[in-house]
Amino acid sequence: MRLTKTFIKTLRDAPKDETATNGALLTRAGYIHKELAGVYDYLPLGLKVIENIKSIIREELNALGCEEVSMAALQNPEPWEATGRWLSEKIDIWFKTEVSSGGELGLAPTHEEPMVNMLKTYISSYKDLPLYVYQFQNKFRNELRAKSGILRGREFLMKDLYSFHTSEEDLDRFYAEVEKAYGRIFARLGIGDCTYEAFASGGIFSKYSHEYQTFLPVGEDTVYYNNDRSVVLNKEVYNDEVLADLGASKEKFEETTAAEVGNIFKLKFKYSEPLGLKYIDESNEQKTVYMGCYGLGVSRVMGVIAEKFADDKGLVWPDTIAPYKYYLVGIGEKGTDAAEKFYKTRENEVLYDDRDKRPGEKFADAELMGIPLRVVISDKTLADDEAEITERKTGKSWRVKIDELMQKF
RNA sequence: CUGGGUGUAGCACAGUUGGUAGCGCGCGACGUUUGGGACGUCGAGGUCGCAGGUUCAAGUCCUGUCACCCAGACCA
Repeated sequence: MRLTKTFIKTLRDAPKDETATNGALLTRAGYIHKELAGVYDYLPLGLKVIENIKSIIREELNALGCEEVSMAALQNPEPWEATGRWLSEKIDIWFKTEVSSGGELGLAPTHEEPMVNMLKTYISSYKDLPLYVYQFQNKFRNELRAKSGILRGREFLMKDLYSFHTSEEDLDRFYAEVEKAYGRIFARLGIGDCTYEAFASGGIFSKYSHEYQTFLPVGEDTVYYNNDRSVVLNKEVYNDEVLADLGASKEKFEETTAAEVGNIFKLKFKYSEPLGLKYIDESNEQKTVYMGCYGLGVSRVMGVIAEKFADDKGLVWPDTIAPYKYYLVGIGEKGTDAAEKFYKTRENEVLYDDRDKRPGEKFADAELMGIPLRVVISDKTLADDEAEITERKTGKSWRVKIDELMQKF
């Protein structure tokens, strides 16, 4: 993409209402635009990052045999009434609205009810199971206090996967597969070494659940971890009973803050029972479907990564999710000609700064935007038939032959 | 929701004892510049969050309201 062809613009100063690092830098670099507290627009670069994160998740889930759908955000109260989750006294984060023809609608804060309700149409036999269905979708939660940039929004993008089984053993089997897939996903996203599976309470779902916690100073959760971090616990289950289960003692644990990027539950019959999701088994008996659900906060992950790797110059994206691989700058007449040529060989990978600006400003923006490799072609480097490459992460620079750049990179 | 704070140009800010709004960045034109956020000249851009009130006169004083930020509580 050419910078002269996009409407985005970088800012020297962050808006005063963006105090969190992720919100301030993503705004300054032109990745996001704020609508309201906790409600953001994703601009071209930000959307690319989101799509790259989705692609990684999609690849790993599809490899498990999961099917992708996209469900409505507007919700019919009926299935929610069946599980007792429509009442505002029970779920106080609903955005509800009246319909002009009468009655009410809600904006989905999650999707267990509609998913189960929908699949009643399609699941009737043991032959239809197991089944794994997921989507990427905006969730709406009327948080009392949205904060920390895109880390805690009222509208946010989440991947939610639901699994359906004929037995608890099969649910356990698939749950373990998702755990492994999540490990691969976070590794590919570049936060594998600071994201841990943590024990957490099951909330209203079940006794226990697992959370994926990325250690981060601005994280909202408090977690406890042991020496080799093989055991991580959310504060809410950091008690003697749970520690006894794990054969551990409090003295060996340390405290830190973390951001919850994923949460997985074994729901069993929690929703299939009240909503009547049943199947017929081999002996023609009606049975209730076992369920699991597996969330992953896509927009929150983007914020966590922005926050985690940022330095005093700006964002630093891992290669796997960066919006572009190269930030291209041509200096001087010949350098600009060569840059144009390079750009045309790989427009999809290059963010070409073809603005009529001085080099210093372009370098500053390259760093602010966090593009992994900056390619500079100038009359100076061309004197040796070379281009200069600078890695954002380390600041290291090296030269490559122009011919090599055009072909290999 | 409780406590504290902030709303003035796209962004960041100033605005005195009330007298009809200004600086920097950004933006447009021209010229000089061109490897680390250049410089000069000219220029465009504002119902001072919103609604009432006091006053001859309100960005400024009073009342109400909305939004946003921070801390806490909350977070299926």
